[in-house]
Amino acid sequence: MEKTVSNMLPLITILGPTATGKTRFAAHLAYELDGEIISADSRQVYKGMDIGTGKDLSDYVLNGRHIPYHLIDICEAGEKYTLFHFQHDFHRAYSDILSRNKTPILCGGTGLYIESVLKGYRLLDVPVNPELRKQLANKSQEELTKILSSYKKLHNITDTDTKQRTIRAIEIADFQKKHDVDSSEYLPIESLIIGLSVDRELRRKKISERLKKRLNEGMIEEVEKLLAGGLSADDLIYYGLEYKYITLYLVGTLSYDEMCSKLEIAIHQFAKRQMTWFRGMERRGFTIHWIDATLPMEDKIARSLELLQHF
RNA sequence: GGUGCCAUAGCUCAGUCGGUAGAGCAAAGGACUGAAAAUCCUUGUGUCCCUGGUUCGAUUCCCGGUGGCACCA
Repeated sequence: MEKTVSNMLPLITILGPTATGKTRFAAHLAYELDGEIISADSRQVYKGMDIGTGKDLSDYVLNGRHIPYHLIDICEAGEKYTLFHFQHDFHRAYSDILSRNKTPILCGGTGLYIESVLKGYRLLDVPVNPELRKQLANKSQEELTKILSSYKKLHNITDTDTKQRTIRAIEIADFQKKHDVDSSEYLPIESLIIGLSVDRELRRKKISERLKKRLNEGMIEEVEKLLAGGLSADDLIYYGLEYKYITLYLVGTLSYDEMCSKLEIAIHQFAKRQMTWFRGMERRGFTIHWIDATLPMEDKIARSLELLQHF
């Protein structure tokens, strides 16, 4: 298991809610600093999910130069990709970039992913235990919660949200107990954190406009293609937001108008949840340097370089 | 033009046998270390359309207006 020790080399983190122009900004900053981008986006990892996840791959080309990016299009739609995978993949990309003396820039909107690497969450490589899963399959949520609490003190509310989560938590706890783990351990990483912010009303406006644009640019066809390619409606619905609501429309559960209005609301709510996470990070001790996303690019870059100097 | 129905939260509506009101959705805040674009928790929101009358007291009953909907002409 690779270990990364770094307190000297700077990692730049760019975060912010959806529709604040993180990608474009990160690419410009990478251009200035001879950097490479590591995406922290739980949905952009999937191939074929492009418009709905806002990959904007053309943003990575500046003046004919291709800014290298990592952790985008790294698995098939429908595959399981989790926090554990991300932590792993991040560290591989991170050491790779450092070894080539480039500046790593972590950029994305998945707060949990970002925090997991900055803080160095300790997650174990726990394989699936089919026998255990079979044993637990028919238990009720209450029984599962009870079993889990026999392994450890419950502290994660989300562990007992659904049976699936609880079963996985038991699987992990069981593995931990039996293997007396020497954990794969990642150290916390010092990072300059830059947040892109947009005032709430403007953010809503931008989200609404962007949604219309994407619908006109073939986002529905993209989902149709995924369905035709064999992805189940349930999987797509689980991916949330555009994939969820457009699937519900294609399957006939929602009319086109219902789909549009519900999706728009869901994206607004998502942006709000992202902000809740980032504020939470600040409460937990991270310093986020907020930059107004509506400033001209040169100003945002200048401000960032200034922050970097004092870091 | 006539008749009937309706007017209450940002929206859709419920309700008060007369003592100034409540659901859903939206919104706001929050939680969240193994699917996180997921999942979950908390919290408001008010000239109860306007004028007058009856009444100790009217959003509630009555008269009249205004606006909307339906039917008839």
